[in-house]
Amino acid sequence: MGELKRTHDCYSITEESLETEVVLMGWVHRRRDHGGLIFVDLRDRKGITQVVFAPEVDEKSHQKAHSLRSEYVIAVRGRVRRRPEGMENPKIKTGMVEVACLELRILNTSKTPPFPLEEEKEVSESVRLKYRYIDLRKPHMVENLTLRHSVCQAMREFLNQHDFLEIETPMLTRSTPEGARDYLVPSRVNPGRFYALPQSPQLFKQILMISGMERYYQIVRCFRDEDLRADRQPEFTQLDMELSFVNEEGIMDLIEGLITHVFSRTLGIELNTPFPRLTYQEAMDRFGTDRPDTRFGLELVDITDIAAGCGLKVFNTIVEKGGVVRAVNAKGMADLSRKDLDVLTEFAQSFGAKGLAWVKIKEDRSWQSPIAKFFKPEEQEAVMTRLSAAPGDILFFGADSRSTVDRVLGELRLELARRRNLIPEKDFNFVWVTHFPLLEFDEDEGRFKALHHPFTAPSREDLDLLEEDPARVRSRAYDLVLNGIEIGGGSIRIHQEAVQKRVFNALNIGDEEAEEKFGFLLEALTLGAPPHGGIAFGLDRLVMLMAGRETIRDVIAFPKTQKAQCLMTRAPAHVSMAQLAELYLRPDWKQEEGQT
RNA sequence: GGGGUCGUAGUUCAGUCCGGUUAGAACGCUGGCCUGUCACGCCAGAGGUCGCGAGUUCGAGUCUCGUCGGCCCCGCCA
Repeated sequence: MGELKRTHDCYSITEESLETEVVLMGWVHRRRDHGGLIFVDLRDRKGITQVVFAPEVDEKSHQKAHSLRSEYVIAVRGRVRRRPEGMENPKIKTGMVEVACLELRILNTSKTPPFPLEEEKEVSESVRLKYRYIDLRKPHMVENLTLRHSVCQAMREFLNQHDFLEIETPMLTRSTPEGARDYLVPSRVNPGRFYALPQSPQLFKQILMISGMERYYQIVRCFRDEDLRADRQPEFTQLDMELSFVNEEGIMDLIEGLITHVFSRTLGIELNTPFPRLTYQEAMDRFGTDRPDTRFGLELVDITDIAAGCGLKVFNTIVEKGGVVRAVNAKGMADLSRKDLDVLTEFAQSFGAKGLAWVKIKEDRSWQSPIAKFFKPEEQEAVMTRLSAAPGDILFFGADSRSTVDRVLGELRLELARRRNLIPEKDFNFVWVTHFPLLEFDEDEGRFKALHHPFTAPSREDLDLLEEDPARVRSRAYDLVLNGIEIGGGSIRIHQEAVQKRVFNALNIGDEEAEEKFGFLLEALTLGAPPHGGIAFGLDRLVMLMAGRETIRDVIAFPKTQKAQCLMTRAPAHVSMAQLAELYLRPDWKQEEGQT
């Protein structure tokens, strides 16, 4: 770079800099070589500025500019000037001006990049991930990471103002029995023992409350060794928080303040508070899911009582066996073709439905449907009344166990909305879901498992059901849902040893096992534990939604593929036998190529 | 663990259903011309292990089997 010192970035060159001399450094985004005159779009993290190489301004740099290619790294000293009349480019912020080059330095050359750095051009994700450093040069990727940074800053700003301490918790910790699979790390100095990477700092933040820290937060990496999805990575980032001396209301108020601050600071969007609240029961009844997308209607309606008496055997049998019949009114969608209905049926089946019954409402309110004849006129009328059905509507029925019907109709509702573009893309609809069940019965393991985690406090009024009817105990947990995606979850925690022991019992964790795995927590609860609660936000998901992306990979600098591999570094990789031996690990898989 | 989908030039894709000449297009790339472009333009050119392996066939990008990989989903994710 010699004595050249960068004076501006490629975004901040404006008419205020006219006739001044500036030094820009960045990458050659595009070159338009007219022979006698060469234009280069110079790109840096902030933006793009057009540089003109003209022989009458500087012969030498004009000569040199012929050799410039895409992604060369250059430094340009030049004079800012107004573009000639009619030659302005309103598409870029610096489009009124240009920099006439007086001196060009090529800081580094570049081979032709493996894919174009243009937003519109779709490039397969595997190529993007292999060359992630080039992918990240794309302006929209810079925007995503910049937004992520701003969101973190706004969070810190708000929490610092509200008297929170940012405290780090260990990455090497112990494996916990409940929950997801752990990533394990062998201990060299403790042969045969393993650390686990944290699935969340849950226990440490509760201990911090018992330590009297009162308000804690951390933007922290968490690890879960489970299969990946568009919104799930093996390592992800959480805004983790915990407070003492609060109840649900206190936390939800605080979080609404936090989210409002973040949206205002980063996107300039002013959200309305308080956010709507639904109980788990309401959410399941109306949307068939505990993370409802509330940007559109198409709510579920129960017609089990009507179906029980109708002439359709399948419905009767299901109801007799304790199942339910529920329905969705797809308003004005009776124009769906036979083929559409076949596709939707297949869709429903992929979520476990046996079939998908439907009814089109004709002009005279009569039914066009394979199942019409099984419903007496008064039953048809009753169904239509309950679903507010009108001519032109089509009703979809789900009949099965409650959980299957909820899943199928919940997904069908989303699919119908997507097909008919009923979802306002720019909206941010937050909703709190509260009063989750504390436990759910796991058929495979034949025991109750915690719906959130085993440290969630049961509702006071349900406490005595813990032993007699565990399934009916509600918890003091709350989830924050944004546009149908769970972005945060938390609860008031158990702060009394006796209650914690009762919950462990309900989970079939014996005293001995509880003592062995959570002894430190149980003991801490007897040594001055304040009432406390908290919440954790999926930062990746939140930023993804704010950036309008469809996968969290687009807001993570170096994400992994569905097979949990990093295509750039090629992790995970083989290690040497010597390295394994040092860790007292003896593999019993076949020695593969690459294993030394 | 399961279902779906894709894999052809540097990139994005067509060709595969129904096997048959030298595997095409666009963008990009290379060279030449061009003083107002901004998706610059014009002319010329280079560029392919059709993911990999086996099989069927006179003949395979195309059919069959296997395998590897990307993505989406179910299960799983306290």
